[in-house]
Amino acid sequence: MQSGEIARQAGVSSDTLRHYERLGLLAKPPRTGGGYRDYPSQTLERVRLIRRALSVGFSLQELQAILKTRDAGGVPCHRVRALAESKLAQIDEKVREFLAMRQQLEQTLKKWDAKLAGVRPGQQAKLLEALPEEATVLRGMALRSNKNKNGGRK
Amino acid sequence: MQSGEIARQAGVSSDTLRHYERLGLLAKPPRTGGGYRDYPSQTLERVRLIRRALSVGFSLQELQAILKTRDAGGVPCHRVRALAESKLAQIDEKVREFLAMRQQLEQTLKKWDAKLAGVRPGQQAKLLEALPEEATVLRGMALRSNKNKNGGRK
DNA sequence: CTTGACCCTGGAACCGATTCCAGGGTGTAG
DNA sequence: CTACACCCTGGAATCGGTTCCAGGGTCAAG
Repeated sequence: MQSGEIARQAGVSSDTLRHYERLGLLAKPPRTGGGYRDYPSQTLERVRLIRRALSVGFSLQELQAILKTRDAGGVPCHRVRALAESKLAQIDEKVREFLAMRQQLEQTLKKWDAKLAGVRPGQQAKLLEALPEEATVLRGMALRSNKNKNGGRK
Repeated sequence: MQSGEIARQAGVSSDTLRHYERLGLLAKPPRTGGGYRDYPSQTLERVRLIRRALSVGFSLQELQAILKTRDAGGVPCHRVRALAESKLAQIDEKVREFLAMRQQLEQTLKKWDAKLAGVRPGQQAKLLEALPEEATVLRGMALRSNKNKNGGRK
């Protein structure tokens, strides 16, 4: 199978495949006469495995270490389990942070609406001044959802 | 007040203040004879306002636009309100995504523990293979909490 | 005069996963 | 021979907020 084929089936771009290969997550596949990658069919499952692991919070770096151990015949299972457990805690932390943020924002919106009702049109309501205490700042935490950046195959 | 003073009081670094100035969130302050920034006292409140807005999900870019309008005497209030409302929706989306992730991971952990119990020590349990369907991937979404990167003043 | 604390500048590094780029080759159908 | 789709490379860009850097100046106390 050549790269585009794997990419399509796994729902990633072929750029991503090359990236995984660079990071050592995918073995370097044999090449055809023309220099094209000729992936063995198990690669598809491997890519899917990586995607699933990513989707529950593993990082490429972690997977790199784990898969390397495993490909060498090692037994990283307990390390994997421990890692997953810490992921769970981290997710909980994130959720807590977002909920705190949400709470602040919702309160703020209520306050603002009351305020806006009492301000003449064309006058500054100074909404931002009415923000509550600075809570935990989720630094560098983009809110925009980036799910469907590459949804369609093009 | 010079930069370190504002920084301390607002709980940010003076690098951050310069950064905000570069982005146009803070007006260029007058300088002392020696070239030091000499901030008017309102700047402190301005910085705090920015921090609060960040903490509920506004971006520096958005704040830049809003504050620019406002400083020019404009009335961005309704835009601000609408923006805040969309933030709320985005937060909800993020929470949903994280909870889905959490759910996946928790199920997975359970499955793994059952599996580990039945595998002889020293044998690969192939935990990663047992990951559930790839759900929504929170791409580029670091899990590590970065709250206290600069907690203490140094 | 020296020490030490503070400030200045603009540009680059950081995080992580992915994407994009230019400049070029391969393979196949018409 | 010409399109056209696909593949190759490695290095850089992206996102956002912050931090870090080198190389230099200011200012007060001792």
